[in-house]
Parts: sequence; C-alpha cells; structure tokens
Amino acid sequence: MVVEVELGRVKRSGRPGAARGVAAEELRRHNLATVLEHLHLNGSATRSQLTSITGLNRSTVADLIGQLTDLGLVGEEQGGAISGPGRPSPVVYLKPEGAVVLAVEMSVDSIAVATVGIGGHVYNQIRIARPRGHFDPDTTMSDIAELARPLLGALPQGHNLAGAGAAVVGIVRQSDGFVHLAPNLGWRELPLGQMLADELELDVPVRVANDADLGALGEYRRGGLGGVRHLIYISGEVGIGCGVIANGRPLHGVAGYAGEAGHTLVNPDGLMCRCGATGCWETEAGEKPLLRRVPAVESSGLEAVDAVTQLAELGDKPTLRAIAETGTWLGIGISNLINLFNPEVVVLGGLYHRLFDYLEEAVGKGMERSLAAPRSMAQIRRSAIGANAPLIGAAELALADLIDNPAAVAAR
Amino acid sequence: MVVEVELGRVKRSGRPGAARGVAAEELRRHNLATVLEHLHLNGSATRSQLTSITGLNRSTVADLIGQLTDLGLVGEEQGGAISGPGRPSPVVYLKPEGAVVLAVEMSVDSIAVATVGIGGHVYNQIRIARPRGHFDPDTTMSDIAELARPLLGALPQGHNLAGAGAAVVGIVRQSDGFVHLAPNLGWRELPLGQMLADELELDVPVRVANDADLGALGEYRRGGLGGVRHLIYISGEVGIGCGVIANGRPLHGVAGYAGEAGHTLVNPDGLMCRCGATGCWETEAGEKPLLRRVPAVESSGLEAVDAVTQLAELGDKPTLRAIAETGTWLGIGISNLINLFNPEVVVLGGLYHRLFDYLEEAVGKGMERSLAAPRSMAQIRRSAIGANAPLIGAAELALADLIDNPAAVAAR
DNA sequence: CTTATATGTTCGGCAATGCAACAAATTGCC
DNA sequence: GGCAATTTGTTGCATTGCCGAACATATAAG
Repeated sequence: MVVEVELGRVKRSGRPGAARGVAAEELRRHNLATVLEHLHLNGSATRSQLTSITGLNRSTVADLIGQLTDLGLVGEEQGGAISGPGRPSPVVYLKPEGAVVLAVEMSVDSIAVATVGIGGHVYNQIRIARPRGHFDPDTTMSDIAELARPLLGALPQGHNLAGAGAAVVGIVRQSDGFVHLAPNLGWRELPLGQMLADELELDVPVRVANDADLGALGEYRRGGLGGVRHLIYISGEVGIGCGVIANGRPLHGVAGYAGEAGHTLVNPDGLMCRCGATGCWETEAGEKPLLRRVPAVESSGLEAVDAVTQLAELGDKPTLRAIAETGTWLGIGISNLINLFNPEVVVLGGLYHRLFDYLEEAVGKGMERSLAAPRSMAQIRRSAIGANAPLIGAAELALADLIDNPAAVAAR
Repeated sequence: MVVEVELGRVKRSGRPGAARGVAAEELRRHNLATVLEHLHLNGSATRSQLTSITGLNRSTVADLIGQLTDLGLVGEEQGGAISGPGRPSPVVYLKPEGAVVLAVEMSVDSIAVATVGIGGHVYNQIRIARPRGHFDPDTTMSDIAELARPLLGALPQGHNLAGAGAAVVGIVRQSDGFVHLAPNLGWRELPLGQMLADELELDVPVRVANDADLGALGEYRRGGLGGVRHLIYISGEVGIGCGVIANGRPLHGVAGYAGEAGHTLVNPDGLMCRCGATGCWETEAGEKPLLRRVPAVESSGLEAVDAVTQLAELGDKPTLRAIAETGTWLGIGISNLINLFNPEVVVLGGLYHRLFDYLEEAVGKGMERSLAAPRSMAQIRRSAIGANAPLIGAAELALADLIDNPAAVAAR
C-alpha cells in the first residue's frame, strides 16, 4: 500500500512566498515533531511501537528519544507495557511539566484561563461569567492577568512555560494576533496578541485565533475522534461561529474570515440581520431567533438560555417546538456546509451543545436537503469537550509551536 | 522576518494515518521538487537566482541541477540573462519533452485531449463537441483513445511520457480515479482511471479528478495569478461546479464531494432542483434558469447558450435582463462562498466565462450581501485560460506527480 | 536451563548539505 | 589594454542525521 506522508513546517528567515529548500537539520526537526506529536495525541508508547509507527530505524528512534529526554519532555519507564517474548521495550511517556502553556478564552459572556501541559494535561482552569456587552480591552487584559496569576503560581516546580494561546470571539490575523473585529466585545483593530503579551509579562510567544476555529482545533486534536481529518465545528453563541478542519488543517482564508457561516444566506424572506443583510443563517438558527420563538422565556427570572434549557427539561411543548424550529434551520445551514466541505464529523458546540438532545432530531430533518452521499458520511456530534473546546483549542495552538520544533522551543 | 516553509509529500509504504519519519533521501526529493516546481511555475531562472530562491548552498544547487539535467528535465544556456558585474550565471530552462503528459477532459457537451510538456507547453490539443446526454462509457473511452493517438504520435522524438490526467464532470475518488457519480453523463460507480489506462494502453499512471476541481487547479497554477493562494473556480455547465484552492491546496473533503456548491440553498421559495431539494443555487443561477428567462431563445435555431450570447451581443434588452437576473443570483451564491472561504480570487469559468461581460455588474450586485471585509479582498475574474481550464488542470494534476518526485518518475 | 524472539546499544557507512578556498567570467575604471 | 572589484561556478572536506549489521540483553516457552 502507498500512503502520503506529509512533512511538517519549519520557520526560516527569507522572503514570504519564496520556494525554500531544506537542509539536514530539518530532517531532525521533523522526526522529533513526529514522535512528540504521536505521544501528545495518542499518549504513551513503547520505543518499539514508536519505531514501527514512524518507520524509522531503532537506533534513530533511540537517538530521538534521547534528545527529547534531554529536553525534559519525555521520560522512560520499564515494564509498563504488556509484553510477549523478547526483550521488553520501555514505555516512553510525556512529562507535562516539560512544556506548559497558558490558554485564554475571551467569549461573549465569560472569560476563562487554563494551564495545560503537553499531552493535554490540564493543571488548573478558571472561568468567570461576565455580563454581555462591550468591555474596555485593557480591563479585560488585566482581568485575564489576574485570573492567570494564581494558576501560573500553582504550576509544579521546574515546569517549563512554553507559550500562550488565546481564543477570542472575533476575526483574527493569526500571524501576529491582530484582531480586526470582535463585534460582540465591541473591539476593532486591536493588537491583542501584543497586548496580552505585555499584560501577562511572560517571556513566551502569544498566539491568538478565532474561538470557533480553536473550537474546531480542540475537537480535532482532543475530541476523541480518532482518524477523522475533515470536521466542522459549529458554535452558537450570540451569532453562529464556524471552524473548519480540512484534511487535518485549519481553514482560514486569506485574512482569517473563512468559516463566517453565520452570515450565509438561507432564507431570502427572513429578517434583517445585524450585518445589514437579510436572511442570514444566524437570524434563523442563532440564539436570538431561538429566544424569539420561546414566548415564556421573558417571564422567567433566569438567564435566557438557561431558562430555555430548563423549560425544555420540563418538557414544555411550546419550548420544544421552538427548539425544533431552530434546529431545523440549523440543519438546513449544516446541509450547505456538508455540500461544500464534505466533512466526516460536524461537532455542535456552545448553545447547541447545551440543547443537543432537544435539537438533534430537528437538525436531521433540516439536513435532508443536502446531497445524499456527503450527508451519509457526515456524523453530527455533540461536542466531546463541551464549553471548553475553544479553551482547549487555544492550548493546542500554543503547544503546536513546541511540537513542531521541540528543540528550538524547549531550549529557551 | 519569519516565513513558514512547507515541505512536500512523499510516497512511502506503511499503513494510512501512521505518523511517518523521514530519511535523508527525502531531503533530496524535496529539494529537487522545489527547484523543478519553481521552473515549472515561473519559467527559466539562472543558477544564482535558484540559489537565493531556495536558500540552499551554491554547491547544492549545482548538484541538484546536475541531477535534473541527467534526468533530461532541464538544460543550461550561457548568456541568456541580463548581467551585472561578476561571473555570469547560466540560465536553467525546462525541456518540455523531458516530461510530457496526456490531458483528457470529459465535459457535458465536448471531450478534449491535449499533450502538455513540463513548464506548461501545449504540444497539441483537440476538442470535439458531443450532443448532450448519456454516453456509453466504453464508447467514450475509445473516442478519447482515437483523439489521443495522433497527438501522441506527433510528440517529438525521444520525449518522455510521464503520466496522464483526466477531468470529468462528476464526483471522483482521487486515490484511484473511481467515479462515484457523473449525472450529466449518466455514469455511476465506474473505475474510470483503470478504464482509461486500459484503453490508452500507456504504461503510465492515470489520474482522474472532478472538472471544477481541475479548473481551479488550472487557474491556480497557470492562470497568471501570481502569489494568490486562496481561490474559487466556478464553472457553469449544466449545473454549477465549484473548485476550491485553500492555502494553495485543493479542497476535496473526505470523499471528493467538497465544493458541491450547486446544491446549496439560496432560495427556499425557488423551484425544485433535479437533486430533489428546493431552492438550490443552480436552479437560480445555472444554465437552465438562464434559458428559462430568455423567451426568445427557443425560436432561434442555434445551440441554446450560443443563442443567448448572440442576443446579448446584439443588445437585446430582455436577454440582458435575463442574464442580469441570473448574474444577481450567481452573485448571491458567491457571497456565501466568500463568507465561507475568504478567497483572494473568484474565477468564473464555463458558461460564466462566455457571458462574463454581461454578468459582471449583476454579480457585483448580488455579492453585496456578503460581509464587507472578505468581499473587499475577493476579486471576481473571468477565467484567464477560458474553456480549457479543466484540461490544463488535468495536465497539472498529472505533472504534479513528476514534480513532487522527479527522480522516481523520470527514471521510468 | 536452553532456545527462540524481540529489542536496546554500539559503531561504521552512506547520503545530502554546508563551508571555505580557489578559479573563472564579467563590469567598470584608469 | 590592464587591473581591481564583484559575482558565481567548482572542488574538497566537514558536519549532520539516518541506516544497517553485529552484538548484548531481557523476556517467554518448553
């Protein structure tokens, strides 16, 4: 059988777009990354397993593991694995404290911070609710710093902080973490990456990305999806956010606007959207239309979506109908995405994660309009990591730098 | 400045999905591919230019060029380049006969064959019209073989046939050229790659892909778009086909259905589509709705779209209005694609290429509903290579194997 | 206790790139 | 015409990194 093997990425100085050759050191970087990524995604493995998985020679793998050990990223342990005849192979395990990242999430109605070690170990995590509305960016930065401080203080002795990642509800230029627009926070043209770096006073790179894109990344890398390489993550907050992983790679478009599915057309006869156009998906399937369809919600004292959830749990018929109607529109929009991206999995996050049980059937109905073949390949799933998908994704984003080039990053 | 450098792909035996390490030979493959691809896309370059472009050492580049020369793929020439002080650097040029491919296109109302050398040199090309309708696959295969024979015979002495590529109006599994479905040709579940290989009796690999995907590839690689890495190609034939290049890579989805934009929803109040759903994009913006909107067309003796074109050229008001209405719907669909993919360029091919001048304004109007920012980055263009985009793309698909691994392929 | 088996370890070989020194070919200046 | 400055090709050696073979080690099975 023949499979395609894809080498990783290097950073090198040079002008953008130029075709670059590579030297021998690049081989090493790639092979270190291959081993480390396997451990990160699949957990511990014996040396002999790593040998067969990478296809490299025993002696090469031994050398690679030696280097990762020197970098403080892995350790070895005798006798962990089930063994047959022959000399037992030691189990190689990750040391989470060898590479820790700070993950940050700036969502519509909460901010969250977590410390995460390589392998996905979450040391600590805090999320605090915030009322919706526009926040002064500087206040938000200092709020985050205040949440982060105790978490960083609680990390084990001798840990190695390797980076920070942040998810934000807005359009982000990933190269430098510049936020073009975050309507739900009232932010425009903000050098968020730099601001976070300044405020956190950490001497590590800070990466920023869109929350739905990171939700997709989180689900892709840590959602227990096995070999899935094509997935869509749909997050309902105020609007509808959408992150796409195509063939194992996040889709951004030229400036990070890719996946703005909330403002695609599904109903020309629909209402006017806040974007100025008519009939956008999120005006039919977002939070606002859901609440509009539940008459009882305003009379309750609860936060709106909580009230809907509670009514649904009580089996309130009008509420269930409202959810179903919303779900049908959700499914209609998903059918478009299925036709366009032919994914293996569509993960529902945010609002849809909470209401999944009540939505599922109606979503399936709405999806009926998509082409039968791609629909049959696409599985609709509730988010496995729930509300934390963007936060986990932010950690993955920060860890990716290290995993791509362990020697360069861990050496700092 | 720091740029990302992406290494290419290798073929290696092993189980799919396994993380593979790479050895030294892989470096060479990658560097050969880098040099060859640069020449293929940008034409001749001096050795010193190649040195600075690749970032490799002078002596390494000399060695690489030596190997490509031995493979018969390039030659060197003194004095071609403008020179300043210092020893002049010889110009490295491609020898198109060093790697020739056969390109095939099976479209709705024509079939075409071309012989193309590396660097994009088209030796010969034939296209014959066919009435629409369902064709026996075997007849089509022998028709293609008959067209191909004289073209292959006319190739220069000592040429090296390196592969064949085929574009087909249907859903294709690219790994083995298996056609799931080609509704406009009446084909289902057809091992087209194998059939073509058998019929053509060429001892080279045959690659098959969807025509819109290859239209996108053709425009991307040979459409004179410079550094554009995000583009969408929209081909109007009977339906609407759509090929996407995202960050320089074709988007296929898990089984090749990605880009089936023709059956995305734009108008719930619209007509029933042949796919069974209502309000699909192609029922508003495809060829059929266009013809439906031109009352005069049936009374003319011409082939339908030719008649429309002729009426438009004559300035017939009802026809221009019909085209504009179609164009507006086309633009509405494009606005969805712009929100979802954030491309730099949207190339209009097929039907829309022919009617571009009459469509352009209305398309712009339809696009107004997309988000302002991604819209402002997306340029709508008429196809630069016109009706041949899928055919050129088929050649590029076949040449890609060689470019990715010059030593392995050219050695045969 | 022996044998078969699988894996770690060591060391020499090989492939590919980089580097430095030198040679060659051009421009420009006198 | 000659010479310096500049750029690039060429050559030989150093370095990096992977592979393979031989050997050592640790287990299971009989």
